[in-house]
Amino acid sequence: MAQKPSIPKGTRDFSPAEVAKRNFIIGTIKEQFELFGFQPIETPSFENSETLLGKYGEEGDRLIFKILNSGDFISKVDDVTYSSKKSSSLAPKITEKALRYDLTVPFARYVVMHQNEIDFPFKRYQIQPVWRADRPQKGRFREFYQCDADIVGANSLLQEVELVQLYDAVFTNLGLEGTIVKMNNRKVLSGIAEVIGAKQLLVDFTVALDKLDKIGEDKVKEEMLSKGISESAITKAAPLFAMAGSATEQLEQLETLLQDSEMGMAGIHELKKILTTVEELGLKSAKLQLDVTLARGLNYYTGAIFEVSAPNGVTMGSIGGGGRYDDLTGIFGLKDVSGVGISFGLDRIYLVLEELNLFPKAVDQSLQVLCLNFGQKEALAALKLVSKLREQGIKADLYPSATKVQKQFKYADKRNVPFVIIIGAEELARNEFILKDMASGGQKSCSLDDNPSSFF
RNA sequence: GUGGUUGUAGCUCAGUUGGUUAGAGUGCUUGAUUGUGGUUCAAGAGGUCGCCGGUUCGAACCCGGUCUUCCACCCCA
Repeated sequence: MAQKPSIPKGTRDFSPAEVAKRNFIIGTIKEQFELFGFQPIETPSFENSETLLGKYGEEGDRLIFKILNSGDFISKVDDVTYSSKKSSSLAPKITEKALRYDLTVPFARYVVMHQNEIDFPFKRYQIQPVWRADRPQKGRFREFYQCDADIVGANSLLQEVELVQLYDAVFTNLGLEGTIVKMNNRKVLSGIAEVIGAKQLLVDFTVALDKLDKIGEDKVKEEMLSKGISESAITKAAPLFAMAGSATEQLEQLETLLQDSEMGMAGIHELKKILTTVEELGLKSAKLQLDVTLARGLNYYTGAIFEVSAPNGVTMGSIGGGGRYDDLTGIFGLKDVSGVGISFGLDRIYLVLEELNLFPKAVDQSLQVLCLNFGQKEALAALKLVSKLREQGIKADLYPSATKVQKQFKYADKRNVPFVIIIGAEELARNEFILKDMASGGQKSCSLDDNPSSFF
């Protein structure tokens, strides 16, 4: 019996129009990546589980899609593990592979494996799908694309500056103006935790602080208390909740708070350097903002952290993120290689462009001219014309059968074809064709001998 | 992973305290118009009411399970 087909939770099919729009975004990103000197690589869809596990924190591990071993995998499990019925101990023994969760960790693995072939500093970009066993929501899928650009083997803060410019260039070229690149520094967060005496609870502290503009000061303090951060520590952190003014003013307030923390001051210094350099160079459409509450969850970041929000008025999670990680390759045995990178969330950018109606009008135009078919003889002449047009890079096609003209016009209309060419018996006799502009409805006769592309 | 929400024609949605052949708009096909689309008019096709089970003489409607959607957490692109 035929069953109704379906696709798994959090996955999608893409229609021709959707693919065209996605390609527009990918093309723009790729173009800018290459203009900035990044080189493309690709890595497998799945990695060995041990490569991925433990890199994204406990929460991340839970969201990694694990791939069941092949063969008679259950018989190879020892009786104790098998009868314990604990997924956490059984899973590693029957799932030795897992779908990649992001592009950064596989990249770190790539760098370590190919360290002898790579010319450092290495600037690579990668545009591939990733998978997360998350519960889907709007702008949140189980299969989605990331577009990453990373630089490894360079400590200079100019890399951070360049990545901010890259964000600006991509979003400007996509026509998405007013994006906000929020920046913070992991060292500043560590410094704060140190100064207030909550060094051990850094992660809990930053996760709570991150929610400030979402749930408000009182709720954040409540959460901090419940995580075991003392009342006095929270009081010491009070200036954070009242942070205001320009970036320079905020940095001054931070300096007072962090004057006793070497690490904190180092973070401030980095932020200053990046901010002033970006200011000097200028941005086209994006805004770079300092946000001390920004605390990206991934624990491999060590320096600057970035997150990009859509322009005001669009409700969408971050459409990009990144930061510096000083020791990601260390996990795989390559020490002292600093990396910094950013990621673009293709699927979310798509939703934002769609919501703001920013896709170019012709982006999904799959055909520029359709020749109508009036029978064998006329069609042959039309095919000759179509070939000429195609040679000149014009997307042209001939309607395959000589059905009713009305039907052929309707097809052209539905395909959103801007021009229709008519070559019937009369036109053929006069060695002409009629070019009709579908939007205006106007039409004119042209000679079949002339260069057809001159009519568009 | 926790709590909630949604599912009826290709699409957007109605649907009476459970009662014969489940509706609308839009889209689709055909004709008015045998060489002119987007407007109009007429006719027609299209649905195992997400899926499985239960209650009932009888279920789109009530109950249970399951899948899916979206939302809030969690986390994140």
